[in-house]
Amino acid sequence: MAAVFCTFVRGVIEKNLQIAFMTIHPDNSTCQNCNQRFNSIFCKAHEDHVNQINDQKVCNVYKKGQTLFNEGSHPLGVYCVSNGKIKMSHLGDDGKEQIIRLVKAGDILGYRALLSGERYSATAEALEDTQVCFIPRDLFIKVLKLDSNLAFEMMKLLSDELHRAEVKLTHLAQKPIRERLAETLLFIKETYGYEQDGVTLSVRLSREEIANLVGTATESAIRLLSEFKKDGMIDLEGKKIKIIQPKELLRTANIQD
Amino acid sequence: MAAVFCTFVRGVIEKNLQIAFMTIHPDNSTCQNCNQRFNSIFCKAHEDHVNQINDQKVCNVYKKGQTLFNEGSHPLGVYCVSNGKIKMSHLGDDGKEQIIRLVKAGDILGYRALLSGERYSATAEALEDTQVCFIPRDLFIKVLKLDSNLAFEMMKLLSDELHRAEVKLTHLAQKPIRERLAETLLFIKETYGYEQDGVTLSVRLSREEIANLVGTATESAIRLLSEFKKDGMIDLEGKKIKIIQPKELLRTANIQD
DNA sequence: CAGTAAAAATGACAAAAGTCATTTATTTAT
DNA sequence: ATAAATAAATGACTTTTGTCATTTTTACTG
Repeated sequence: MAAVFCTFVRGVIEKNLQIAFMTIHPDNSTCQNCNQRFNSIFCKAHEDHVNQINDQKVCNVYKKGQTLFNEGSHPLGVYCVSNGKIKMSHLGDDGKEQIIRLVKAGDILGYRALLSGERYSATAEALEDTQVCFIPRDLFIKVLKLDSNLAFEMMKLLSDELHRAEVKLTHLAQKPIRERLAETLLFIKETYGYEQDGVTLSVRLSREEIANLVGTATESAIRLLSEFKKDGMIDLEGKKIKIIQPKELLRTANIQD
Repeated sequence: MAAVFCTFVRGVIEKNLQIAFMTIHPDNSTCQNCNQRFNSIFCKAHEDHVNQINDQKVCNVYKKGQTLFNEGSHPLGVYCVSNGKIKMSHLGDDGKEQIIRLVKAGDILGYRALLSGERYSATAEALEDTQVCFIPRDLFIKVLKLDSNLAFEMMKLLSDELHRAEVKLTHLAQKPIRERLAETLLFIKETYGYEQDGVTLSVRLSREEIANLVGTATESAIRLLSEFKKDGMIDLEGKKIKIIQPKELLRTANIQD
């Protein structure tokens, strides 16, 4: 039954489920009818493997501010986000947070350290109430070994992440903060999109978090955000950020590629 | 048999081969007796697959300054370095080079774009005369699909690269140039090691290249190198850099982890 | 081996970004 | 609802880093 659902009436089901599962039901959800079923890397996995994952997964809800795992601890599996938003960050040598990734529904996390065979090099913290499924290490590894399509998707995912990191690295080395802030705002938009109004970024980040994403001092981020507002590119209402002139922001970001 | 080699007499074989293959023989070299046989990712590949790669590979020598591939062009396969040194770099939006990786014998390159299914995002240029084997795209993909051990090694490699990139990114965002330069010198040492004298870095990089590795202006790199020399941590003779006080350099790099 | 070109080094200065102190606004908890 | 705590905003100032111009050194070529 689930298979029929999955294969044939995919689009329709997806839409319906997205509405049906808007609220968090950690107990009755299954991978087969997860609202992120066709959105995640497991999309490419064989049905049997998805079923195995479904049998062994453990769902959990993390409240805003709670951490899924901490830098330095041992990975026991991977997490698959069915709902919510997560930031992943390194602690710099002087104790300053550097946000290296924003995680959204459908994404997986915790795989980097697991595949490297190392401890976590980053901390994952929920930016809002978030529902994730935990897939135990051994099962994940086993499925990855058996399912070459999934393994390929994993390699593609890692390659894409690596690309992102390399581009960010280049920009950190070469671009002024003004450009990087504009780019960061657009990146947030790409990742989490807008609220219903079509202009407000649908995530609440503190100024400090924005600074830690850009790679600058909090005060510098605040000052530049104010400038952007004065220039009419964005609007600020507490933690709400509205993108008024995306084109102008893009120009400010000065992205060639 | 290869497995026995790999596991038991590895060290001995490696040393012998390194002497035997010191000079470049692009035509008569095979993967099976390549001096990097037990050093590269293909160490973990099944013997049959190594043989297939050996049959289809194309060896080539690139002179110092020649490029293996350019940012923006299509990947046709991956390269395996049997001898030499290569830099990989992005061109920043304003045309400035950012070196994102130093490649050494035994490393492979060109896999990132190939796995992502994109064009090359970096340019690879030989830092000295370098011998590489080219493995065609389809074969590489095929072997990766068939050989789950190799696929796993690939994922591990990507994960490690991603980790490196994330750490570098954090340091670029948070550490002063002085610390980053010290770190870079130690990184060069880790990657390419010393010459016979045990103190001279065994790669010649221009001041500009060092700056593009650190992520700073050439003049800043020059000035700080001079300071390091004045402080007795390093010695400079043209493009030769000697590491006099590695411990002091490490302290200057201010690395916590 | 000279002569030229390129790279490295240095100085003076400008711009960018960070820090610290203080004020204002916004949350949060009582 | 109000006080306390936290976050945001702003100003003054310092430090870091980059830029441009110039000199010196090194490498290259005929």
